[in-house]
Amino acid sequence: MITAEVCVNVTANNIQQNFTYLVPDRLKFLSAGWRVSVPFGRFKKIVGFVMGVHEVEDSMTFAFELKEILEVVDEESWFTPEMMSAARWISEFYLCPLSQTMSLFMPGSKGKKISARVERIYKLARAFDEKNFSRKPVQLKLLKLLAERGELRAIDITEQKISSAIKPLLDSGLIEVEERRILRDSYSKIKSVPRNFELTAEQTSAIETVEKFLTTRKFQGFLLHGVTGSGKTQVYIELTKITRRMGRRVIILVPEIALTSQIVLNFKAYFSDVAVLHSRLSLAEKSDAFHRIREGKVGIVIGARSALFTPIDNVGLIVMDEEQDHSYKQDNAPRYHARVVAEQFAKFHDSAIIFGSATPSLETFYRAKRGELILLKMPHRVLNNPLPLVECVDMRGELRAGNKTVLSRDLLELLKRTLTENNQAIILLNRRGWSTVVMCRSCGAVIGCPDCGLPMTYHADGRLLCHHCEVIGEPPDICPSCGSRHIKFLGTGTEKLERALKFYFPNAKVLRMDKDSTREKFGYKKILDAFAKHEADILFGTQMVAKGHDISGVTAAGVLNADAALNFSNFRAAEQCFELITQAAGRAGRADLPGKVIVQAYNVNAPAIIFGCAQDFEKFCASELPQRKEAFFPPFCRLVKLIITNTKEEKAKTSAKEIVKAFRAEISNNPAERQEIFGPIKAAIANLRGVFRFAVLIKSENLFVVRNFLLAHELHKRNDVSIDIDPSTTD
DNA sequence: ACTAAAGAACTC
DNA sequence: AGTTCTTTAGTG
Repeated sequence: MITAEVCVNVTANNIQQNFTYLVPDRLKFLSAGWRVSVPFGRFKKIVGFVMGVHEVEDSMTFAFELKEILEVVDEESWFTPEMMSAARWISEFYLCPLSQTMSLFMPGSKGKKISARVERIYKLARAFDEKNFSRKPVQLKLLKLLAERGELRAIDITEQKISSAIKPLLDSGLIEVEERRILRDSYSKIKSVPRNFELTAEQTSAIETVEKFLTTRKFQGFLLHGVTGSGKTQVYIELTKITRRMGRRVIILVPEIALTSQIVLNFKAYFSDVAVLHSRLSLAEKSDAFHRIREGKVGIVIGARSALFTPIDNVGLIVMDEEQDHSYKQDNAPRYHARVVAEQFAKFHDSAIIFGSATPSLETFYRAKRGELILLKMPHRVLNNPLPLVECVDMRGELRAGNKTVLSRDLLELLKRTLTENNQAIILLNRRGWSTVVMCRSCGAVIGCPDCGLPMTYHADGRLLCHHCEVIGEPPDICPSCGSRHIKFLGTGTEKLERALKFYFPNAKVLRMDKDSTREKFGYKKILDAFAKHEADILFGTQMVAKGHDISGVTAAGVLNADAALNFSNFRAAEQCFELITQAAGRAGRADLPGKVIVQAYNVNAPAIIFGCAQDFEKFCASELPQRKEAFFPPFCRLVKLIITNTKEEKAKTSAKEIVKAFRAEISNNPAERQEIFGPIKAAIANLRGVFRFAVLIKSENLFVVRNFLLAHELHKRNDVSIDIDPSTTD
């Protein structure tokens, strides 16, 4: 008889083993990689993944009763061996159930069968004699059309109003029909042509360095550190050409969905076999992209982090653009970091991986400094374009001078000048909504989200919104804790900035770009296209205005509240602040027009602000790295965050304390490496829908020691503990 | 002695 | 996750 090892698709940490099922005769073609439905416990049926099949003696007995596999989900094996070994690796590294990581490789992840849409294509089966159809003009018309075009889709025939001819011609065997799968691709309409340019010496040198390693077909990592406007995308394109010429495939990763359009546009000028993948595609589009990749019709996959999880094989190059971006970290289970996973994939495929950025993460930069990655530098812009002039305005000084508005006098002046010269400006304010805080003036209480407790944001449409869990509420008339009527709306979001801009520049056209104004699928692109066509003078909004686009008319940029991040107790605050300024500055003055940037801040002496305005990444690192070392934070340690949950606050806290105690006992046995454990503290989201949450943070020089501890105590099997390796926040 | 509730164990 | 089996707490 044949048995199968099945990974059941049930999301629970305590199920971390495969289950053995009997393969019925009618399914004896099954092999590893198939998706099947199986009976499980009391359920009628659930989806499972065949991890392996075995031929065993009929006399073989088991300690449990074998159940039979019920049916297959797809017509073919879903998971390639590469997908399965990658899923295994992620599951082992991040200590999460295999079913979760296998699910990463499925569009929709529910294991639901996706009906492939097909269309009927008609073709001539053999030559015909016109004479025979003198009395059948409709049939003749169809035959002539087929002779002319080679083949016709059913819709084309209907359009010509000659569909009545199909049946008789099919019956007489003169034409034949074929069912072809319709591939849906909302990016198929994007067409572009190569621009005329010459590669700079820096670009050429970067390309040559990588090419040397590409031809060895061995794993190698690179950090491409190029200032904004240095032409990193063209480097990716040239290296993609080389890789494709070698007959190998390429994966291009961008941090968020909004950035795919721009890079797809750039790539489509050179390549036609591009597939786009990200989570906002419809299920049908995703499954069609999978289909094209599986068939080998795709040489280049572009997309957000989910673009890693396709049936692609023979990969020669992986590019991760804006590698420092936090969107690469998945915040819910499986909590993988695409940077780590992509590098592992590159090792599996013996391929090169390039991390690109103008402001690399300190982790990656430090690795390059130590020689783990090859550093490629492009410190100059293409065409000798100068970097913009960045000036910092002390907002405390503005207050003292009596300016209580959002915009400093310098920025107002710059905007005025930009508009009279008929140029464009970009303003960045990293908070959406109207007021960022709703507070009671009498008792100081801040209105928090009923689900997670984080402060809620007031929006211009009159709603109170939690930006974390999207809970909608109404602003109270009286304070819920003291009953006072002194409710104040404080802090500035993009909506309030919109009013200020319209007040100061009533004749200018302004465009707001944030999560609220880009809700629809291509909303982001619409706004950017309109701005690129100079249908608006000022583009303002959250971080997304500062990313990945290249608009030639922009000569001015402003960053409001540049140091806001510094006020949070986040060890990456300085890095994020520096990044924000650099990204904004990168948008100004790209073509022949020099750019000017105004950075508004309160804490103007912070190194992140000073070096950010000087656009000096190396100096910023020289100032920040020693501080990280002193405080024992990455890149000098690895972090592991545990969140312990329980409906009873005391219980959550005690079990968290037990874990801390157990770990302390462990490290006293192993003093060779530096390990520290902190907490438990109340998590940033202290209570989520009635469940209390406590955070424990482990810092370690050796991740494997921590992993062994977690495994030995079976914390990965506990449903009340979530493990986050390399978390993006510490609480 | 009994029941309700909370906890642990199990699912091939 | 969802179900069942086991242990514990609560009660007159």
